[in-house]
Amino acid sequence: MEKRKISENVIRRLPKYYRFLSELSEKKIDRISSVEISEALRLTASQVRQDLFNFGCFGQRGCGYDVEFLKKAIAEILGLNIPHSVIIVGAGRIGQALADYGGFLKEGYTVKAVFDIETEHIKNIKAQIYNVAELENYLAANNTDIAVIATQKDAAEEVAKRLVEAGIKSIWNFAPIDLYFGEDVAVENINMSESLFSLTYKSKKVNAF
Amino acid sequence: MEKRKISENVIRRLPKYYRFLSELSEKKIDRISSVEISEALRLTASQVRQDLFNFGCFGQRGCGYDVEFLKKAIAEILGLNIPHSVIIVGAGRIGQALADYGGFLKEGYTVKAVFDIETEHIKNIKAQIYNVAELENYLAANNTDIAVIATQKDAAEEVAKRLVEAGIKSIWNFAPIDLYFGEDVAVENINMSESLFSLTYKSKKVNAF
DNA sequence: TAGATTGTTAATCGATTAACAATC
DNA sequence: TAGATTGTTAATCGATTAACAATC
Repeated sequence: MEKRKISENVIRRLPKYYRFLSELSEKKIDRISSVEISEALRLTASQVRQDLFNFGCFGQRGCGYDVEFLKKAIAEILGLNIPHSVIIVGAGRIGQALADYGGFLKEGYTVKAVFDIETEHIKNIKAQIYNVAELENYLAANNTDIAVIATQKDAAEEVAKRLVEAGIKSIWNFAPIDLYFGEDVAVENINMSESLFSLTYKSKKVNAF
Repeated sequence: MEKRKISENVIRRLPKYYRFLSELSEKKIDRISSVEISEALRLTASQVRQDLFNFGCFGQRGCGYDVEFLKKAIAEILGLNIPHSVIIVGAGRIGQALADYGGFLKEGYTVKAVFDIETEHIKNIKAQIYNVAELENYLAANNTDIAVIATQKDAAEEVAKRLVEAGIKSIWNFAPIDLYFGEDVAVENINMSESLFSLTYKSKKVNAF
């Protein structure tokens, strides 16, 4: 696809560009320079241009980038131009919050199903609700792009294995464990504990005046 | 405190060491080598030793690291050895999930208060519940180490400003905006959209076999 | 044409990796 | 003593930054 190897840092910045361009788009701003982008996102202009140049040429020399064009280009790079079907395993508060959140729907993600070991307590959710025992049956019958793990810590690893076994290639994991299934399965771990601990470390520095 | 400048990457790895050491501790394993740590966390042994060496000497040449000793040392580096009082602004599902989660309590974080614009709907929460109008009064009267922002996107920025104005030095932000208040306020942004977009990008690669 | 800003290469910097002396 | 593994310096690699020709 692209010539260069795209680093993790670049992959983390792409969504930031996308978010910023969406904001500009809402404000009806139609052109932006790498300097302006860099100032808004606290990067350098070189970095912005390098990042974009990894994927092609999206600007016009002398007059910057067209907001709508660049936004669309980055959406395509990220894969937001095509719809994504999502299932969620674990219907605790996190799972329910994700099932409900309209922000993802807007970008083409649809939560098709929610699984839990006990389905009685779940309410106010638009997606269909299944017992987790149905997971393999469901996945065999329904094309699924992304599986979210929002279970308790203890259940997460087994659920992950079942998902991968059933052919899932993208896992969004909210359980406090590091999932890894090699190069063939994309995993994003949102580890809240780790984030909180990092914050605690940083705040020590800040408070040590 | 420490001589060297600690990079963001190191700060992100420290909690991983801590988590792994906690697991070892539970399993009653009492010694570990940098090679074993590196294999478990998919790092290199050099990296592990370099990371730890940033903060001091915690091992014994020839026989690795004492698990309990190193765990305690990293806890101190992170700041987990002292208790932390936490407030949460926004009592939606995310805010409630955080208020409830026992995993943080175990590490010394106590959620003292939860704020929302409307407090009627909140139930099953141990912490005290306040109207967000009380935020400044509460903060003036109660020492607070960490403030969590779990509001809607629209409210997040204003809440953040009020928190900083009221003297908060650590913000854990779950709203989909990048908060930044300079060097004097520690901020950790958990941006779920960005994580989901990164996942989508990565899964494109994986699926393009 | 003159001014602005990208695309793109080269230089710099910092993080990772390698290596090995110190020492348990 | 011999084997193992850290602490620590040096080498390498990759990411960021700087620079500037291309061009709008």
